[in-house]
Amino acid sequence: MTAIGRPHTAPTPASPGPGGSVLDPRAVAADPDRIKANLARRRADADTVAGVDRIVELSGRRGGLVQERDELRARRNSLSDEIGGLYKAGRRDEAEARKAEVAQGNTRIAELETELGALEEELRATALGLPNLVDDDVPEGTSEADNVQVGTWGTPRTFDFTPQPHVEVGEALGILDLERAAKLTGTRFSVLRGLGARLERSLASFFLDLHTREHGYTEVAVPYLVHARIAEGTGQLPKFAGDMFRLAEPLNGETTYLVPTAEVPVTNLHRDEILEAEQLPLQYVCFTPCFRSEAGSAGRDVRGLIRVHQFHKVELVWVTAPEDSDAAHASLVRHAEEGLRRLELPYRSMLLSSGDTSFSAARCIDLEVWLPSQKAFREVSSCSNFRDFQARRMNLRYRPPGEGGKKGKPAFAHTLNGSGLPLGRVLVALLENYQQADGSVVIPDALRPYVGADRIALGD
RNA sequence: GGAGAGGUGGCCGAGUGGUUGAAGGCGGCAGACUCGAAAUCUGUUGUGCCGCAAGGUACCGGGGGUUCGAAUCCCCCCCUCUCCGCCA
Repeated sequence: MTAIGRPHTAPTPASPGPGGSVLDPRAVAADPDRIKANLARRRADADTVAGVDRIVELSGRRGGLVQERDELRARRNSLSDEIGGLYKAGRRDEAEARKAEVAQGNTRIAELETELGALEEELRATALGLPNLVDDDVPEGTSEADNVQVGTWGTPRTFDFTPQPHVEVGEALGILDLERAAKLTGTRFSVLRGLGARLERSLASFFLDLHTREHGYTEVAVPYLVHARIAEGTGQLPKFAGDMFRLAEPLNGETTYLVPTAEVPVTNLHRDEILEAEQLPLQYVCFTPCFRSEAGSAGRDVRGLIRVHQFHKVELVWVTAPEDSDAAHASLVRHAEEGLRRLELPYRSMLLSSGDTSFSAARCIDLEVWLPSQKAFREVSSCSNFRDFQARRMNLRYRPPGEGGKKGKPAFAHTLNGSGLPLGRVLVALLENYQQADGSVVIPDALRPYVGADRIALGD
Protein backbone atom coordinates (compact mmCIF):
# COMPACT_ATOMS: atom_id res chain seq x y z
CA MET A 1 0.00 0.00 0.00
CA THR A 2 0.92 3.63 0.07
CA ALA A 3 3.90 4.45 2.22
CA ILE A 4 5.14 7.70 3.61
CA GLY A 5 8.05 8.90 1.54
CA ARG A 6 11.07 10.81 2.62
CA PRO A 7 10.74 14.55 2.51
CA HIS A 8 12.00 15.68 -0.82
CA THR A 9 13.71 18.85 -1.78
CA ALA A 10 12.90 19.01 -5.46
CA PRO A 11 9.82 21.17 -5.95
CA THR A 12 6.93 19.05 -7.09
CA PRO A 13 4.98 20.72 -9.82
CA ALA A 14 1.52 21.16 -8.42
CA SER A 15 -1.18 20.65 -10.99
CA PRO A 16 -1.76 23.81 -12.94
CA GLY A 17 -4.99 25.46 -12.01
CA PRO A 18 -6.60 28.83 -11.97
CA GLY A 19 -4.99 31.63 -10.04
CA GLY A 20 -1.33 31.43 -9.41
CA SER A 21 -0.70 35.11 -9.84
CA VAL A 22 0.83 35.84 -6.53
CA LEU A 23 1.26 39.51 -6.41
CA ASP A 24 -1.22 41.57 -8.35
CA PRO A 25 0.32 41.51 -11.85
CA ARG A 26 -1.03 44.97 -12.58
CA ALA A 27 0.51 46.31 -9.41
CA VAL A 28 3.81 44.68 -10.28
CA ALA A 29 3.77 46.11 -13.77
CA ALA A 30 2.68 49.54 -12.57
CA ASP A 31 5.52 49.95 -10.10
CA PRO A 32 8.12 47.18 -10.17
CA ASP A 33 10.59 49.28 -8.21
CA ARG A 34 8.24 49.54 -5.27
CA ILE A 35 7.85 45.75 -5.25
CA LYS A 36 11.58 45.22 -5.45
CA ALA A 37 12.22 47.66 -2.60
CA ASN A 38 9.78 45.71 -0.47
CA LEU A 39 11.39 42.39 -1.34
CA ALA A 40 14.72 43.88 -0.34
CA ARG A 41 13.24 44.64 3.06
CA ARG A 42 12.62 40.97 3.65
CA ARG A 43 16.12 40.16 2.40
CA ALA A 44 14.95 38.30 -0.68
CA ASP A 45 17.80 36.94 -2.76
CA ALA A 46 18.81 38.41 -6.12
CA ASP A 47 17.06 35.69 -8.11
CA THR A 48 13.79 36.39 -6.37
CA VAL A 49 14.05 40.10 -6.99
CA ALA A 50 14.92 39.45 -10.62
CA GLY A 51 11.64 37.58 -10.86
CA VAL A 52 9.81 40.89 -10.67
CA ASP A 53 11.34 42.15 -13.91
CA ARG A 54 10.72 38.79 -15.51
CA ILE A 55 7.05 39.00 -14.59
CA VAL A 56 6.72 42.45 -16.07
CA GLU A 57 8.32 41.27 -19.28
CA LEU A 58 6.31 38.07 -19.56
CA SER A 59 3.02 39.81 -18.80
CA GLY A 60 3.65 42.33 -21.55
CA ARG A 61 4.40 39.64 -24.11
CA ARG A 62 1.41 37.65 -22.97
CA GLY A 63 -0.99 40.51 -23.69
CA GLY A 64 0.14 40.74 -27.31
CA LEU A 65 -0.12 37.02 -27.89
CA VAL A 66 -3.56 36.77 -26.34
CA GLN A 67 -4.81 39.62 -28.46
CA GLU A 68 -3.55 38.10 -31.69
CA ARG A 69 -5.01 34.73 -30.83
CA ASP A 70 -8.39 36.18 -29.91
CA GLU A 71 -8.58 38.15 -33.14
CA LEU A 72 -7.93 34.99 -35.12
CA ARG A 73 -10.59 33.20 -33.15
CA ALA A 74 -13.05 36.00 -33.83
CA ARG A 75 -12.34 35.67 -37.54
CA ARG A 76 -12.78 31.93 -37.35
CA ASN A 77 -16.09 32.26 -35.57
CA SER A 78 -17.55 34.59 -38.18
CA LEU A 79 -16.22 32.48 -41.05
CA SER A 80 -17.75 29.37 -39.53
CA ASP A 81 -21.08 31.12 -39.39
CA GLU A 82 -20.77 32.02 -43.05
CA ILE A 83 -19.81 28.48 -43.98
CA GLY A 84 -22.94 27.19 -42.35
CA GLY A 85 -25.06 29.62 -44.34
CA LEU A 86 -23.27 28.86 -47.60
CA TYR A 87 -23.77 25.15 -47.17
CA LYS A 88 -27.43 25.68 -46.57
CA ALA A 89 -27.60 27.77 -49.75
CA GLY A 90 -25.71 25.08 -51.64
CA ARG A 91 -22.78 27.37 -52.47
CA ARG A 92 -20.16 24.75 -51.76
CA ASP A 93 -17.12 26.24 -53.48
CA GLU A 94 -17.52 29.53 -51.61
CA ALA A 95 -17.67 27.54 -48.40
CA GLU A 96 -14.51 25.65 -49.32
CA ALA A 97 -12.60 28.90 -49.82
CA ARG A 98 -13.52 30.02 -46.32
CA LYS A 99 -12.58 26.64 -44.91
CA ALA A 100 -9.11 27.13 -46.30
CA GLU A 101 -8.79 30.47 -44.55
CA VAL A 102 -9.95 28.97 -41.26
CA ALA A 103 -7.43 26.17 -41.61
CA GLN A 104 -4.67 28.72 -42.10
CA GLY A 105 -5.81 30.66 -39.06
CA ASN A 106 -5.98 27.50 -37.01
CA THR A 107 -2.36 26.75 -37.75
CA ARG A 108 -1.35 30.16 -36.44
CA ILE A 109 -3.64 29.80 -33.40
CA ALA A 110 -1.97 26.51 -32.54
CA GLU A 111 1.45 28.18 -32.73
CA LEU A 112 0.30 31.02 -30.52
CA GLU A 113 -1.18 28.66 -27.98
CA THR A 114 1.99 26.64 -27.74
CA GLU A 115 3.94 29.82 -27.15
CA LEU A 116 1.38 31.11 -24.66
CA GLY A 117 1.36 27.86 -22.76
CA ALA A 118 5.11 27.95 -22.21
CA LEU A 119 5.03 31.63 -21.34
CA GLU A 120 2.21 31.25 -18.86
CA GLU A 121 3.88 28.31 -17.21
CA GLU A 122 7.01 30.35 -16.67
CA LEU A 123 4.96 33.31 -15.49
CA ARG A 124 3.17 31.12 -13.01
CA ALA A 125 6.31 29.46 -11.70
CA THR A 126 8.04 32.82 -11.31
CA ALA A 127 5.07 34.40 -9.58
CA LEU A 128 4.67 31.48 -7.17
CA GLY A 129 8.27 31.95 -6.06
CA LEU A 130 7.75 35.54 -4.98
CA PRO A 131 7.05 36.09 -1.27
CA ASN A 132 4.36 38.38 0.01
CA LEU A 133 5.05 42.06 0.53
CA VAL A 134 5.60 43.05 4.13
CA ASP A 135 3.52 45.85 5.61
CA ASP A 136 5.17 49.28 5.60
CA ASP A 137 5.24 49.46 9.38
CA VAL A 138 6.93 46.10 9.87
CA PRO A 139 10.23 46.85 11.61
CA GLU A 140 13.31 46.76 9.44
CA GLY A 141 15.62 43.86 10.21
CA THR A 142 17.43 40.78 9.06
CA SER A 143 16.53 38.23 11.71
CA GLU A 144 14.70 37.47 14.91
CA ALA A 145 17.19 39.66 16.71
CA ASP A 146 15.42 42.63 15.14
CA ASN A 147 11.92 41.65 16.25
CA VAL A 148 10.18 44.22 18.40
CA GLN A 149 8.47 43.36 21.66
CA VAL A 150 4.94 44.72 21.56
CA GLY A 151 3.50 43.18 24.70
CA THR A 152 4.19 41.09 27.74
CA TRP A 153 2.05 39.35 30.35
CA GLY A 154 2.69 37.59 33.63
CA THR A 155 5.73 37.37 35.80
CA PRO A 156 8.08 34.43 35.59
CA ARG A 157 7.88 32.51 38.82
CA THR A 158 10.88 32.46 41.16
CA PHE A 159 12.04 29.00 42.10
CA ASP A 160 13.69 28.03 45.39
CA PHE A 161 15.23 25.09 43.51
CA THR A 162 16.74 24.73 40.08
CA PRO A 163 13.88 24.31 37.60
CA GLN A 164 14.36 21.22 35.44
CA PRO A 165 13.87 20.96 31.69
CA HIS A 166 10.52 19.48 30.69
CA VAL A 167 12.18 16.23 29.62
CA GLU A 168 13.52 15.60 33.13
CA VAL A 169 10.22 16.55 34.72
CA GLY A 170 8.13 14.43 32.39
CA GLU A 171 10.34 11.36 32.37
CA ALA A 172 10.71 11.40 36.14
CA LEU A 173 6.92 11.40 36.45
CA GLY A 174 6.60 8.60 33.92
CA ILE A 175 4.30 10.64 31.69
CA LEU A 176 6.85 11.26 28.93
CA ASP A 177 8.77 8.44 27.27
CA LEU A 178 11.20 9.52 24.58
CA GLU A 179 13.19 6.31 24.61
CA ARG A 180 10.25 4.17 23.62
CA ALA A 181 9.17 6.74 21.05
CA ALA A 182 12.59 6.33 19.46
CA LYS A 183 11.96 2.61 19.19
CA LEU A 184 8.99 3.38 16.97
CA THR A 185 10.13 6.22 14.76
CA GLY A 186 13.55 7.38 15.89
CA THR A 187 14.37 10.82 17.13
CA ARG A 188 11.99 13.77 17.33
CA PHE A 189 8.94 11.81 18.39
CA SER A 190 7.30 11.41 21.76
CA VAL A 191 5.15 9.02 23.70
CA LEU A 192 2.88 10.38 26.41
CA ARG A 193 1.51 8.15 29.10
CA GLY A 194 -1.14 8.29 31.79
CA LEU A 195 -1.91 11.81 32.94
CA GLY A 196 0.62 13.13 30.40
CA ALA A 197 -1.50 11.84 27.54
CA ARG A 198 -4.62 12.99 29.32
CA LEU A 199 -3.14 16.42 29.89
CA GLU A 200 -2.46 16.84 26.20
CA ARG A 201 -5.97 15.72 25.31
CA SER A 202 -7.31 18.13 27.91
CA LEU A 203 -5.44 21.00 26.29
CA ALA A 204 -7.10 20.23 22.98
CA SER A 205 -10.57 20.29 24.52
CA PHE A 206 -9.78 23.35 26.56
CA PHE A 207 -8.56 25.40 23.61
CA LEU A 208 -11.38 24.24 21.35
CA ASP A 209 -13.95 25.12 23.98
CA LEU A 210 -12.35 28.50 24.64
CA HIS A 211 -12.40 29.53 21.01
CA THR A 212 -15.78 28.10 20.08
CA ARG A 213 -17.67 29.20 23.19
CA GLU A 214 -16.02 32.51 23.93
CA HIS A 215 -14.38 33.73 20.74
CA GLY A 216 -16.98 32.82 18.14
CA TYR A 217 -15.05 30.27 16.11
CA THR A 218 -16.63 27.38 14.23
CA GLU A 219 -14.90 24.10 14.83
CA VAL A 220 -13.95 22.07 11.77
CA ALA A 221 -12.36 18.67 11.38
CA VAL A 222 -10.45 18.20 8.15
CA PRO A 223 -8.21 15.73 6.28
CA TYR A 224 -4.63 15.41 7.46
CA LEU A 225 -3.51 14.82 3.90
CA VAL A 226 -3.62 17.42 1.17
CA HIS A 227 -2.92 17.50 -2.52
CA ALA A 228 0.01 19.57 -3.75
CA ARG A 229 -2.25 22.26 -5.17
CA ILE A 230 -3.67 22.84 -1.70
CA ALA A 231 -0.24 23.34 -0.15
CA GLU A 232 0.50 25.72 -2.98
CA GLY A 233 -2.53 27.76 -2.02
CA THR A 234 -1.21 28.62 1.41
CA GLY A 235 2.38 29.06 0.25
CA GLN A 236 4.16 25.92 1.46
CA LEU A 237 4.68 24.98 -2.18
CA PRO A 238 6.54 25.28 -4.39
CA LYS A 239 9.34 26.68 -2.27
CA PHE A 240 9.16 24.65 0.92
CA ALA A 241 8.39 21.16 -0.32
CA GLY A 242 11.28 19.89 1.77
CA ASP A 243 9.57 20.91 5.00
CA MET A 244 6.69 18.50 4.50
CA PHE A 245 6.30 14.73 4.33
CA ARG A 246 5.11 13.50 0.99
CA LEU A 247 3.32 10.24 0.30
CA ALA A 248 5.39 7.84 -1.76
CA GLU A 249 2.40 7.20 -4.02
CA PRO A 250 -0.13 9.61 -5.45
CA LEU A 251 -3.43 9.74 -3.61
CA ASN A 252 -6.50 9.85 -5.84
CA GLY A 253 -4.15 10.55 -8.66
CA GLU A 254 -2.29 13.47 -7.14
CA THR A 255 0.89 14.17 -5.23
CA THR A 256 -0.05 14.35 -1.58
CA TYR A 257 1.47 15.65 1.64
CA LEU A 258 0.85 15.25 5.34
CA VAL A 259 -0.41 18.55 6.69
CA PRO A 260 2.29 20.63 8.41
CA THR A 261 -0.48 22.67 10.06
CA ALA A 262 -4.27 22.88 9.92
CA GLU A 263 -3.78 26.24 8.22
CA VAL A 264 -3.31 24.38 4.94
CA PRO A 265 -6.57 22.43 4.70
CA VAL A 266 -8.67 24.96 6.59
CA THR A 267 -7.66 28.09 4.68
CA ASN A 268 -8.25 26.20 1.45
CA LEU A 269 -11.80 25.20 2.43
CA HIS A 270 -13.26 28.03 0.38
CA ARG A 271 -10.77 28.06 -2.48
CA ASP A 272 -12.35 28.76 -5.86
CA GLU A 273 -15.38 30.27 -4.18
CA ILE A 274 -16.97 33.69 -4.24
CA LEU A 275 -18.25 34.36 -0.74
CA GLU A 276 -21.05 36.80 -0.03
CA ALA A 277 -19.93 39.81 2.00
CA GLU A 278 -22.44 38.87 4.70
CA GLN A 279 -20.69 35.55 5.21
CA LEU A 280 -17.53 37.29 6.35
CA PRO A 281 -15.63 37.12 8.52
CA LEU A 282 -15.22 33.37 8.65
CA GLN A 283 -13.60 32.16 11.86
CA TYR A 284 -12.50 28.55 12.02
CA VAL A 285 -10.81 26.63 14.80
CA CYS A 286 -9.35 23.27 13.96
CA PHE A 287 -7.52 20.60 15.90
CA THR A 288 -5.11 18.46 13.88
CA PRO A 289 -1.83 16.68 14.12
CA CYS A 290 0.99 18.49 12.35
CA PHE A 291 3.79 16.74 10.51
CA ARG A 292 7.05 18.48 9.78
CA SER A 293 10.25 17.15 8.33
CA GLU A 294 12.31 19.73 10.23
CA ALA A 295 14.79 19.61 7.39
CA GLY A 296 17.72 21.83 8.15
CA SER A 297 17.12 21.98 11.87
CA ALA A 298 19.49 19.15 12.76
CA GLY A 299 21.06 19.76 16.14
CA ARG A 300 18.48 22.33 17.25
CA ASP A 301 16.17 21.50 20.15
CA VAL A 302 17.05 17.87 19.77
CA ARG A 303 15.69 16.77 23.12
CA GLY A 304 12.10 16.64 24.09
CA LEU A 305 8.89 18.04 22.69
CA ILE A 306 9.96 21.42 21.41
CA ARG A 307 10.89 20.41 17.88
CA VAL A 308 9.33 17.15 16.71
CA HIS A 309 8.13 15.54 13.50
CA GLN A 310 4.60 15.15 14.79
CA PHE A 311 2.69 17.32 17.20
CA HIS A 312 -0.87 18.45 17.79
CA LYS A 313 -2.15 21.93 17.41
CA VAL A 314 -5.34 23.92 17.67
CA GLU A 315 -5.27 26.41 14.84
CA LEU A 316 -7.27 29.60 14.30
CA VAL A 317 -8.08 30.71 10.75
CA TRP A 318 -9.88 33.81 9.52
CA VAL A 319 -11.21 34.86 6.14
CA THR A 320 -12.15 38.54 6.04
CA ALA A 321 -12.90 41.46 3.78
CA PRO A 322 -9.70 43.43 3.11
CA GLU A 323 -10.74 46.38 5.23
CA ASP A 324 -11.34 44.12 8.22
CA SER A 325 -8.13 42.13 8.31
CA ASP A 326 -6.21 44.48 10.60
CA ALA A 327 -8.91 44.31 13.23
CA ALA A 328 -9.12 40.55 12.72
CA HIS A 329 -5.40 40.23 13.26
CA ALA A 330 -5.67 42.07 16.57
CA SER A 331 -8.52 39.75 17.62
CA LEU A 332 -6.62 36.69 16.53
CA VAL A 333 -3.61 37.65 18.62
CA ARG A 334 -5.86 38.36 21.60
CA HIS A 335 -7.58 34.99 21.24
CA ALA A 336 -4.30 33.11 21.12
CA GLU A 337 -2.99 35.11 24.09
CA GLU A 338 -6.09 34.26 26.06
CA GLY A 339 -5.09 30.61 25.94
CA LEU A 340 -1.82 31.40 27.69
CA ARG A 341 -3.49 33.75 30.19
CA ARG A 342 -6.05 31.16 31.24
CA LEU A 343 -3.20 28.76 31.83
CA GLU A 344 -1.34 31.50 33.69
CA LEU A 345 1.76 31.11 31.59
CA PRO A 346 3.99 34.21 31.28
CA TYR A 347 4.64 35.29 27.72
CA ARG A 348 5.67 38.15 25.54
CA SER A 349 4.49 39.14 22.07
CA MET A 350 6.86 40.12 19.31
CA LEU A 351 6.21 41.96 16.04
CA LEU A 352 8.50 40.19 13.60
CA SER A 353 11.03 42.19 11.65
CA SER A 354 10.94 42.32 7.87
CA GLY A 355 13.68 39.70 7.56
CA ASP A 356 12.02 37.27 9.98
CA THR A 357 8.52 37.47 8.55
CA SER A 358 7.62 34.24 6.78
CA PHE A 359 7.22 33.85 3.02
CA SER A 360 3.44 34.17 2.87
CA ALA A 361 2.87 36.75 5.61
CA ALA A 362 2.55 40.51 5.35
CA ARG A 363 2.91 40.90 9.08
CA CYS A 364 3.28 38.49 11.93
CA ILE A 365 3.11 38.60 15.71
CA ASP A 366 4.72 35.75 17.59
CA LEU A 367 3.72 34.76 21.09
CA GLU A 368 6.60 33.43 23.15
CA VAL A 369 6.07 31.56 26.39
CA TRP A 370 8.50 31.59 29.29
CA LEU A 371 10.54 28.44 29.85
CA PRO A 372 12.25 28.50 33.27
CA SER A 373 14.84 25.82 32.44
CA GLN A 374 16.06 27.83 29.48
CA LYS A 375 15.48 31.20 31.14
CA ALA A 376 14.11 32.22 27.77
CA PHE A 377 10.93 32.89 25.85
CA ARG A 378 10.10 30.30 23.17
CA GLU A 379 7.67 30.65 20.28
CA VAL A 380 4.27 29.06 20.74
CA SER A 381 2.20 30.95 18.21
CA SER A 382 2.68 32.86 14.99
CA CYS A 383 -0.29 35.05 14.21
CA SER A 384 -0.08 36.21 10.62
CA ASN A 385 -2.02 38.44 8.30
CA PHE A 386 -1.52 37.21 4.74
CA ARG A 387 -3.65 39.96 3.21
CA ASP A 388 -4.67 38.69 -0.26
CA PHE A 389 -1.53 36.63 -0.87
CA GLN A 390 -3.00 33.21 -0.11
CA ALA A 391 -6.40 34.20 -1.49
CA ARG A 392 -4.85 34.93 -4.88
CA ARG A 393 -3.09 31.61 -4.88
CA MET A 394 -6.25 29.72 -4.08
CA ASN A 395 -8.66 31.98 -5.94
CA LEU A 396 -10.63 32.78 -2.79
CA ARG A 397 -12.87 35.76 -3.41
CA TYR A 398 -15.83 37.57 -1.95
CA ARG A 399 -18.40 39.97 -3.35
CA PRO A 400 -17.93 43.43 -1.89
CA PRO A 401 -20.82 45.88 -1.76
CA GLY A 402 -20.79 48.07 -4.86
CA GLU A 403 -22.08 51.49 -5.81
CA GLY A 404 -25.57 52.43 -4.65
CA GLY A 405 -26.37 49.20 -2.82
CA LYS A 406 -25.59 47.04 -5.84
CA LYS A 407 -23.23 44.14 -5.59
CA GLY A 408 -19.67 44.80 -6.62
CA LYS A 409 -17.17 42.83 -8.64
CA PRO A 410 -15.64 39.82 -6.95
CA ALA A 411 -12.42 40.69 -5.10
CA PHE A 412 -9.83 38.66 -3.26
CA ALA A 413 -10.50 38.13 0.43
CA HIS A 414 -7.89 38.37 3.16
CA THR A 415 -6.75 35.37 5.17
CA LEU A 416 -5.13 35.11 8.59
CA ASN A 417 -4.13 32.40 10.97
CA GLY A 418 -2.35 31.67 14.20
CA SER A 419 -1.85 28.87 16.67
CA GLY A 420 -4.31 28.80 19.46
CA LEU A 421 -2.27 26.88 20.68
CA PRO A 422 0.20 24.05 19.99
CA LEU A 423 -0.27 21.26 22.51
CA GLY A 424 3.29 19.99 22.68
CA ARG A 425 4.99 23.27 23.41
CA VAL A 426 2.28 24.31 25.84
CA LEU A 427 2.75 20.99 27.59
CA VAL A 428 6.45 21.82 27.83
CA ALA A 429 5.60 25.19 29.36
CA LEU A 430 3.20 23.63 31.86
CA LEU A 431 5.69 21.00 32.99
CA GLU A 432 8.39 23.59 33.46
CA ASN A 433 6.45 26.48 34.95
CA TYR A 434 4.32 24.36 37.28
CA GLN A 435 6.98 21.93 38.51
CA GLN A 436 7.38 21.56 42.25
CA ALA A 437 10.39 20.79 44.42
CA ASP A 438 9.10 17.25 44.96
CA GLY A 439 8.97 16.59 41.23
CA SER A 440 5.21 16.88 40.89
CA VAL A 441 3.47 19.27 38.53
CA VAL A 442 0.49 21.40 39.52
CA ILE A 443 -2.36 21.59 37.02
CA PRO A 444 -3.56 25.18 36.44
CA ASP A 445 -7.12 25.84 37.57
CA ALA A 446 -8.50 26.22 34.08
CA LEU A 447 -7.48 22.69 33.12
CA ARG A 448 -8.56 20.85 36.26
CA PRO A 449 -12.09 20.10 35.06
CA TYR A 450 -10.63 18.57 31.91
CA VAL A 451 -7.82 16.62 33.54
CA GLY A 452 -9.78 15.59 36.60
CA ALA A 453 -6.78 16.18 38.84
CA ASP A 454 -5.08 19.18 40.37
CA ARG A 455 -1.59 17.79 40.21
CA ILE A 456 0.49 15.10 38.58
CA ALA A 457 2.70 13.32 41.07
CA LEU A 458 5.02 10.37 40.90
CA GLY A 459 3.06 7.17 40.63
CA ASP A 460 -0.02 8.69 38.97
C1' G B 1 -11.95 -4.51 -5.35
C1' G B 2 -16.50 -5.84 -8.84
C1' A B 3 -21.18 -4.00 -11.51
C1' G B 4 -24.19 0.02 -12.98
C1' A B 5 -26.08 5.36 -13.28
C1' G B 6 -24.83 10.33 -13.62
C1' G B 7 -21.90 15.20 -13.77
C1' U B 8 -25.16 21.79 -17.78
C1' G B 9 -25.63 28.77 -14.75
C1' G B 10 -27.05 30.25 -6.99
C1' C B 11 -30.68 25.83 -7.28
C1' C B 12 -33.92 22.52 -10.38
C1' G B 13 -33.95 21.28 -15.38
C1' A B 14 -34.06 21.45 -21.32
C1' G B 15 -30.63 21.06 -25.08
C1' U B 16 -31.38 17.91 -33.11
C1' G B 17 -23.03 19.65 -34.43
C1' G B 18 -24.11 25.90 -36.67
C1' U B 19 -27.40 33.72 -33.91
C1' U B 20 -26.91 28.60 -27.15
C1' G B 21 -23.53 32.02 -22.38
C1' A B 22 -26.86 28.37 -23.03
C1' A B 23 -34.87 27.30 -23.25
C1' G B 24 -38.09 26.90 -19.03
C1' G B 25 -38.84 27.09 -13.75
C1' C B 26 -37.21 28.55 -8.78
C1' G B 27 -34.36 31.94 -6.16
C1' G B 28 -31.97 37.04 -6.12
C1' C B 29 -32.15 42.29 -7.59
C1' A B 30 -34.82 46.67 -9.67
C1' G B 31 -39.39 48.85 -11.18
C1' A B 32 -44.97 49.01 -11.67
C1' C B 33 -49.48 48.17 -8.81
C1' U B 34 -50.39 49.05 -3.07
C1' C B 35 -51.21 53.30 2.66
C1' G B 36 -47.77 49.05 3.29
C1' A B 37 -47.22 43.87 2.41
C1' A B 38 -48.70 39.43 -0.15
C1' A B 39 -50.24 38.12 -4.96
C1' U B 40 -49.59 39.78 -10.01
C1' C B 41 -46.97 42.15 -14.09
C1' U B 42 -42.31 44.15 -16.43
C1' G B 43 -37.23 44.24 -16.64
C1' U B 44 -32.73 42.36 -14.87
C1' U B 45 -29.52 38.69 -12.81
C1' G B 46 -22.27 34.14 -14.15
C1' U B 47 -16.82 34.29 -14.17
C1' G B 48 -11.88 34.83 -16.23
C1' C B 49 -8.66 36.90 -19.94
C1' C B 50 -7.14 40.92 -23.84
C1' G B 51 -8.48 46.08 -24.56
C1' C B 52 -8.39 53.34 -22.58
C1' A B 53 -12.95 52.10 -24.69
C1' A B 54 -16.13 50.06 -28.16
C1' G B 55 -15.71 45.40 -28.26
C1' G B 56 -13.45 40.60 -28.61
C1' U B 57 -12.42 35.85 -26.52
C1' A B 58 -12.85 31.58 -23.30
C1' C B 59 -15.60 28.56 -19.89
C1' C B 60 -21.70 23.29 -19.88
C1' G B 61 -16.54 18.08 -14.19
C1' G B 62 -10.92 18.01 -16.23
C1' G B 63 -7.66 16.88 -20.40
C1' G B 64 -7.00 15.29 -25.43
C1' G B 65 -9.18 14.20 -30.38
C1' U B 66 -12.67 14.55 -34.88
C1' U B 67 -14.80 18.99 -37.56
C1' C B 68 -14.93 24.97 -41.28
C1' G B 69 -17.66 24.87 -36.50
C1' A B 70 -18.49 20.73 -30.30
C1' A B 71 -22.49 21.46 -24.22
C1' U B 72 -23.80 18.10 -28.31
C1' C B 73 -19.51 12.85 -31.65
C1' C B 74 -14.80 9.80 -29.95
C1' C B 75 -10.80 8.61 -26.17
C1' C B 76 -8.54 9.10 -21.24
C1' C B 77 -8.97 10.89 -16.28
C1' C B 78 -11.57 12.92 -11.88
C1' C B 79 -15.84 13.26 -8.90
C1' U B 80 -20.89 11.94 -7.15
C1' C B 81 -24.75 8.26 -6.48
C1' U B 82 -26.76 2.93 -6.26
C1' C B 83 -25.81 -2.42 -5.57
C1' C B 84 -22.18 -6.39 -4.15
C1' G B 85 -17.57 -7.54 -1.51
C1' C B 86 -14.13 -5.89 2.33
C1' C B 87 -13.37 -2.87 6.54
C1' A B 88 -12.60 1.21 11.39
